[in-house]
Amino acid sequence: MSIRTRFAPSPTGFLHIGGARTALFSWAYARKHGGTFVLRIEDTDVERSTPEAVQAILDGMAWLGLDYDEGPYYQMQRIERYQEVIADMLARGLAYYCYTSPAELEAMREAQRARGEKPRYDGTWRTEAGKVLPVPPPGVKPVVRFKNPEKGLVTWRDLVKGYIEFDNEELDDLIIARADGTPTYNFCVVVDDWDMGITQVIRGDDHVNNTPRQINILKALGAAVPQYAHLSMILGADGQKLSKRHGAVSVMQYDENGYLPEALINYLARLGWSHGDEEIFSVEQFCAWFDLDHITPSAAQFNTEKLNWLNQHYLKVADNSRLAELIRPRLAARGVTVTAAPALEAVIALYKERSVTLNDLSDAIKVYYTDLQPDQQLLDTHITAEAKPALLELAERFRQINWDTAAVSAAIKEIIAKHGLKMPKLAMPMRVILTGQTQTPSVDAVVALFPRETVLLRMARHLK
RNA sequence: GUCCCCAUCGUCUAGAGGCCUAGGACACCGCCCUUUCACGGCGAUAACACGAGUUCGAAUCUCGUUGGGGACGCCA
Repeated sequence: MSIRTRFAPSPTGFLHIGGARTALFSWAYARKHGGTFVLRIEDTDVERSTPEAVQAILDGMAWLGLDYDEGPYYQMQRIERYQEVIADMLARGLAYYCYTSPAELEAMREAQRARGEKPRYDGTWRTEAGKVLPVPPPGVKPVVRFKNPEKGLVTWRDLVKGYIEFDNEELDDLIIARADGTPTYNFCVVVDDWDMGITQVIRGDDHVNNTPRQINILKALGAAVPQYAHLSMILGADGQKLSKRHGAVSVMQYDENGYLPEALINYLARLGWSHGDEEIFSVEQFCAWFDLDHITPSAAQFNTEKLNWLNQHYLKVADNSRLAELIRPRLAARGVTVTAAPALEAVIALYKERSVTLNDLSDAIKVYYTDLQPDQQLLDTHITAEAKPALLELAERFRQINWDTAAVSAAIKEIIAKHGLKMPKLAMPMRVILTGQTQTPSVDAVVALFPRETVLLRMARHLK
């Protein structure tokens, strides 16, 4: 049987790190086995679902390069199918109407909690052979509940966590259709996974408790039970759970912050999964290696330092023209217009291996395309009395030479030799004059990258 | 409260009874390279939560303790 996995987010917010990793693992598993990856939008919570959130999830997946083979399916477009199954279950006695009101349920739970019991439905309206049901209260719209087995164990071999078992006595009769007739989550998931022929359900840890309920419904329906792989959660850098008001951000925020998608993918792949000592690998390599046997069952903390390290690596090996296209809008956002000279690719080539993010890189190179006013204190510190005559002479030399790194380098060496100076005595003031910074690449390369006129202009301005 | 899950360096992890005086990576620290910073190279510090048991032998198996997390919705 061919492999079919799915990613089934509810569109109530952006795609965050946890969701992205779940999607990545499901996607990679399908890719590895030449299977099918299905995208399904679980939008039955009409109150909280929004089209903007759907778009945000699609955008996030597209940025990461996670393409799907089927879908997106929308649960709200499958309501008829769910209702058909519910009618069938009602007819076959697998489900029943329940008239207990939300208020009564609340009171029931309260009382049970007070007694130290696990809150659960008491089965008042559960149909049983020979049992006489109460008279339905007039005017009350009933919900539909699934008749969960009362005895026995529900077990499965989780592909990540191993053997898990639940006693049916711990489970109650869950609501599968609300009073207004709309189906609920646990039921839709079951029908969808069944109809869509999902073979491996790869999802978050928080669904472990839903699994026995879903297996029971699947079995009642006579459907095949898929395999389950429950991924543990990703914690914030402080070890705390990620939430809206604590550390959870959209994957698109990483784009905005200057991270490359392949860096995030590599980082996420390595968070909770491993292949021996391998740390840096392409997404293709990941798909070839990926398996569910090497997923860690314990929760992992997100670590920005390691993401940074990976991003710097991918920046270093990235193609310069590709980086140029990514940098252009970032410079524009900084109010900088890229001119023909120097070529953006050339500037990027010189600076990329010293940057952690695209944003760092943009900040570092904008001095090539915009004028600047170096910090006066820096100028005073580095343009020393002994350096100044040498700098003036260097400017003269610059007028005469070929404008390339080798010639610039030779000119600088000639001048420092003549004035008996050490390299930094001249290199540092040049750095400050041209870039306003004391930390730059090799000074000859930095100088030669600027148009000669710009160099002479900036030197003249501070050497009067 | 009840049920379920989890537990190796600060962090991500390797490890599926002897290969482990526990390996790799990030971070941190030191040294080298050097025209500053970075890159790169080399090196150091650093962990099997605790207690029983099984076994000739346990990070690996079992039980318990502790700690952490999750679930208990007409949310998903």
